[in-house]
Order: sequence, then C-alpha cells, then structure tokens
Amino acid sequence: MKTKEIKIKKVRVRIAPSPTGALHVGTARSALFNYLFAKKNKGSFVLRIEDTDIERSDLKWTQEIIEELKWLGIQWDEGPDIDGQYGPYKQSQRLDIYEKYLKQLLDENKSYYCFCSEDELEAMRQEQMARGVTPHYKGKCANLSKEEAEKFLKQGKLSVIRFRITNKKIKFTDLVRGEVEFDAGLLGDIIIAKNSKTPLYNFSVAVDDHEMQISHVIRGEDHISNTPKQILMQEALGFDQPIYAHLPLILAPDRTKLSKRHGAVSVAEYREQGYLPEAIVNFMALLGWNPGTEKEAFTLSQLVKEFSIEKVQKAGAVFNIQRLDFINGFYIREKAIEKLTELCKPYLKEAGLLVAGQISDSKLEKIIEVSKTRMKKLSDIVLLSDFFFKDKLNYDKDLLQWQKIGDEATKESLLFSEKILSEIKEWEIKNLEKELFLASEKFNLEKGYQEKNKGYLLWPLRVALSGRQASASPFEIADILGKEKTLKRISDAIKLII
RNA sequence: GCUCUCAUCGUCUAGUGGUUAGGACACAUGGUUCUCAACCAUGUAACAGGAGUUCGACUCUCCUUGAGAGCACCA
Repeated sequence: MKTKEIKIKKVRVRIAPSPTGALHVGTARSALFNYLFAKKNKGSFVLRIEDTDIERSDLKWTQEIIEELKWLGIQWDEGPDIDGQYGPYKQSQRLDIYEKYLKQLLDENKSYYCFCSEDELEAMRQEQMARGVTPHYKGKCANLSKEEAEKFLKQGKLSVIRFRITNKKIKFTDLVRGEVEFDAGLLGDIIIAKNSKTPLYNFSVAVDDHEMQISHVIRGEDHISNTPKQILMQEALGFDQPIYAHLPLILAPDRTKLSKRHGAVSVAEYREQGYLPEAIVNFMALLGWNPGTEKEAFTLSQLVKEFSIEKVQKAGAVFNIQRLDFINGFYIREKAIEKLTELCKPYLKEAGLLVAGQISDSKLEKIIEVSKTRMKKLSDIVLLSDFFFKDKLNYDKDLLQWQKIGDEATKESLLFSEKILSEIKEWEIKNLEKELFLASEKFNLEKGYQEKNKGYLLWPLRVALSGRQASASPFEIADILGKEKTLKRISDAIKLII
C-alpha cells in the first residue's frame, strides 16, 4: 500500500476583493480570518485585487479597499503597495498568464468556444427551471468541430470559452464543514472567459491561487458552490488543490445575507460614523468564532494568539449593532484622552462647533472627558457636547424645574446658585463641587426642603448650564465654561422664567 | 424548482452521553447619583418537533419542520 505523500506546504492565504464597491464588512471579516490564520501559522497573507470585470471595476474602489484594510490594521504580506504599485497582484496585470492557461485548455480540448446567444441561454434556463432541474448549460456547442469553430470565429461570431465539466462527484474536506460533496454532473459547462483577454472568476481564481501557491482558501460560505468548479479546473490544469474553509455568512437581523438594503454594510460607513478599528475587529472576530473561553475583549495581536479555525462556527451570525455599539463604547472609554480628543475633532469641526483657535486643547480634552462615558460612537460627541460651544442655549423653561416646584422656587434656586458661584474665587472643579454641596444643604435648610435632596439646587443649575435633560454634572460643566459664562447662563435662565 | 448548508436564551455563543444548560450584548430591578451615562449587584430568557440507539440524550443516527446560500458572458 502506498503511503500518500504529505507535502508540508507553507501556509499562504489570500483575500481577493473585487473593486466594484466599498469594502464590505463580510469581506473585511474574511480578510481578518485569513490574516489571523496566516499569522497564527507563521504564513503569508496575500491581497489580490480581482478586477477582471473591467466594466464594474474602478480604481477608486481599489484604493478605498486598501485604505480600509490598512485602517483596520489588517496588513498583508504580499499585495499592492500603498502608493498604488499593484504589480502582479491585480488581475488586470496578469492577463498573459490567463491567456496561457486558456490556450492550454483549448489545445487539450478541455474547453471549447461557444456561440450561443444570451437569449438562447436564457430560454434554456427558463425551460430547465420549469422542468425542475438545476439550470445548466447542456453543451450545444460542445460538439462543434475545430473547423466549424474556426470558421465561426473568422466570421466574427460572438463567442465565449466554456470549460467541459467532467460528470463525477467532487469531494473535498472543508476545515469548518467537514466532508462536502457535490455532483458535478449537475453543473453544466461553465464559461471561463469571454475571450482570450477576459477571463472569468472561477477560472482566474483557480489560476491565481495556483500561481500564488495559495495553501488555504478561507472565504465566505456564499462561495461554497463555486468550489467544485474550481476543483475541476485545478484537475484539468494539473494544479494542486488548496485546503478549503468556508466561513458562515454575516446576516442582517432578518437572517438574510447582509446587504445594502439593510443599511450600512461597508467598513467606510462604520468608520465615518465613528466606530474604532479595534472595536470593529473585535466585533467581527466574534461573529462566527469564539475563543472557547469567556474572554471577549481582544486586540488584533491577542486574536492572533488565540485564533483557531476549528472554533469557527457553522451557522450564519446576525450582525448585531447593539453589540458593536457596546464594544465601541468600551474602546472609547479605554482610549487615552489626548487620542480620543484628536479622534473627536473632525466631528466637532464638521458640525461647525469647533473653530480653529477658539478653544484650547486642554479645555477640549475636558469636554471630551466628561462626555465620553455617554458615547457609543465618535459622532455622538456632537450632540453630547454642543452646549459647551454655543453662546445661546435653546431649551424649554419648564425643563429648569425640579420635581414641579414651580417657577418661583426655580428662580430662587437659580438666584441662590448665582450668588454662591459669583463669590467663588478659586474656580476649580473640586472647589466648585465642595461649595455647591455645602450650598445645597444650606438652601434646603433655608427653604425647608428635604435635606439630602440636592436636586433643588443642582437640577436647575445643571439645566441652566447645559439646556439638557441629561448631561454631565453642573460642577464639570461650570468648570469647563469658566466663571463668566457660567454666570451668564444662570442669568439667562432666570430671564427665561420671568 | 434544483443543489448545498445550517439549527442552544431576542442576538453572539459555551457545552462533545449524566450540568441547577454557563458567559456576553440587549432588556428589567436595585445600589450609586441632581439627571443621563459609566460602574456594581440581581433577575427574566434557550436545547425546533418526532422517532430511534442507550440505564441515561442538548450532545449519536434517521425523519419532519424551519432558515439561509448558490444556481450569470458578477465576483
């Protein structure tokens, strides 16, 4: 009995996005898992741009995909340079290679020219569906002689190149799904190229994966039915077969494949809304994978250590935005304040709140500091902190009232705060807090209010300073605003009551 | 329609023949608190159904049901 020779191949994986749109979160997660698998196994991660569909591909999408991947921290070992040197990692620059293999298949009669029109094909599909069989090409042109084909070609008849599917069962071992079997007889001869210069997906993938010596193909489950086609082509071309792993799909809340109609699907959109790359990475890793422990917070490098493809889930995972929000809020709170401030600046500028030179960095940091526990994403900072930047607040006077004490009592409360604050010399948060707490007790005693209920004094004050039902504490706001603005806001509030 | 795949709380999941079925998000309640967050504590909540196999099935087998993906001159 022959022992099968086991080749220990170096781990080489790839992610192969097509630049027909922004980087989809599903693609990003595939990229992440490939990256983790490569790093874990001391292998290489290759980025290949699949732009054979010239009509739909656009350079701007290639650039964006590269940018988003970099932003996420998913770095490739081989692939396009950042400065736009794509080299051999863009399919449109590999046309000679495909042409060579295409010719080989044609010469060996493993593929043939097909002259059927799209209308004919469509009619056939309809007819097959109606009969209850999987639509597939029956091979009308399969038996055309070489001479006939040549003749048609010379006449300039439109043609494509089809691959002869061998009628047999295709089995492969999937790292996440185990043994998978397909009946190739149901496939029909697939089109592998529009012409010698325009290869199509299933063919170019087989060629590229071979040429790039890809050892493991880790991709979304939506590709699983492409696998037998690619295996057949590898066999026809004499290529080694990579090991496959099909990842569960990322689902929308309605449990269908996450798509545009469900809202934001691109990494760029989440980035714009103010999600942090570490949060997105952590969140994506946990969609369809778990460490087998109860640990849930992972940095990219921790993920590299913990990742194992065996722990990848089989069932699709719903993209739960609430969980992303939670994780993002967690990372926001973890961020060093200087960094978080820098990250918030663009949002404040965009909203017209932050004008260069009007506010010091240290003051801005204080604003961010007192707001950050309420942030789920960076863009939240605008609504959370706009009252710090405005000169005039806009709110309903009834909001100033604490527990329906009435306008007059509210006014007295504000006047009391105004007096206390106007007398404070050392305008510093600790001191403000101390003085206001003392004042609150005194005020309650004077008015006969419940002694411990600080709301009589603090609520109207906080609303006067923020104009908000919910905000940071009055001490924090007063400290940031400074004495002059604080007193101004209090007197504005008093005027509002009158 | 055909092919393939999947199935534990609402969601992400742990669990590999014997568990009070565990954790996290979300939700609820309480604590803290002027408010909202954050934080801490507690709670609600799941093995799709039916047959087997077995002393014993969430766990193994089969069937049913349900769900998803694919079926392009897109990738």
